[in-house]
Amino acid sequence: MARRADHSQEELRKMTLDAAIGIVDEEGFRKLTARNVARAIGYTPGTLYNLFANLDDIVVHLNGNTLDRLYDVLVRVELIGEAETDLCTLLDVYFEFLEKHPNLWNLLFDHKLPDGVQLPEWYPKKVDRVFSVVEDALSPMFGPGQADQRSQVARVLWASVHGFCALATSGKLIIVTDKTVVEMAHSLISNYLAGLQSKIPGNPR
Amino acid sequence: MARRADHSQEELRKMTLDAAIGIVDEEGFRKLTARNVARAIGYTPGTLYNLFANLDDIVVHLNGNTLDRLYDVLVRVELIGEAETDLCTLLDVYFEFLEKHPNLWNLLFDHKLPDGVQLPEWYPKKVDRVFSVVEDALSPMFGPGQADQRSQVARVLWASVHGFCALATSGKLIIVTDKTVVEMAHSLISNYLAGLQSKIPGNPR
DNA sequence: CACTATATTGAACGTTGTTCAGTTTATATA
DNA sequence: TATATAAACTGAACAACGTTCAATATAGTG
Repeated sequence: MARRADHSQEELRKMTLDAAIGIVDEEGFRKLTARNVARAIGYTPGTLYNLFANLDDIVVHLNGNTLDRLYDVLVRVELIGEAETDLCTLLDVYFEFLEKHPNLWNLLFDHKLPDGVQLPEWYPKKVDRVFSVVEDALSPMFGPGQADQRSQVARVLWASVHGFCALATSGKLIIVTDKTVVEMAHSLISNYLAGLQSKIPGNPR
Repeated sequence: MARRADHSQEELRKMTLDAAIGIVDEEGFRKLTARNVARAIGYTPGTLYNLFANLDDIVVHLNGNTLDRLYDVLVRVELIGEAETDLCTLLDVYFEFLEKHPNLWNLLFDHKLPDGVQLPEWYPKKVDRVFSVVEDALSPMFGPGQADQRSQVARVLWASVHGFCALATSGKLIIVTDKTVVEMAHSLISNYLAGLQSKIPGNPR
């Protein structure tokens, strides 16, 4: 019954993760079951529990991978040094990913660990890395001693865009105009930044 | 075995909904199971399926109730006719509800119907009613012929605030300053509106 | 060649949503 | 009042879920 060293522990982990990503990406989160993943890699459910703590653990790693991919596409954007333009470009790339992999994107925010279970320490770091790209794009608007403000604005702005994306993609935001979702998000960024600029420069509150 | 006319069909539906609301509110969505709800009203799971199509249907009605409650607290706010102030007041009330009933608020956005299943026609109407309060607060900024723009701004703004709340309450937004979530959301509203005003008044794009 | 360690299985457990034949009871009819 | 009809409700069952773990087959070691 038992096989041995068909694949190393590390190989199996990668196979499992790839299979899980494929299932979610193509068939949605509801199809991500232990038996489905196991079948996809040619093993039985029990084996998964030698590799990961449980299904939640698999999802956390899956989401980590999505964060990496998001970082990869965002960091490739060439910034021209003008905040509004650069943020809109980042948004476009972000949206492109979202529309190409809606299931992966949704899982990033839909998944919640059971009460008391903590995210691994590497997870927030991956989130920070994504935010850092936004912060870079915001740099022209802030002086060297304003790292905290810049960081705060990056988060407020990106969280806002997130809400926008979340409601729009789940169909919970009725659009009343003929503007596309991207156009409306652009206007959000534009207006928010204009508001920031119109106040005492370098002191966003 | 069978009882009859202990309660009317309509009474039973209300009892079921109340029980479901109580369970979600106090114990979280994960505890909302058919057997749990049935036990709470003193019936068996099978009875629930005489009253509702399935558990998803119960959740949709539960969320409809939450939308009603949100509308109730928002519509009670006395508007002074100054957009920024009024929107911030609405936000405060919204946040108050969110903090008092985090589980109900989360379910409003976490729950997604299976592929192909549509929301009932009364659901978007309840959403619209909530949005209408925000639109009312925005009225001072718009002329009579700008209903569409006003509606659009209300949605952009509220969706942004939503993203903010969503990430903040799920702990996915690392706060780097000592500002509270509410303060940061206030600043979001303030800056967005300032940006709107700074452009050609009455022509938000 | 025997022994040990470990990778893997497969069956099992408890729980889930959902269905439905069967049973009980209220009401209508005669 | 007796009987028939219709409806309410049950309870057992089904398939699928996450998860566990004793049993087992194999790879490596002495």
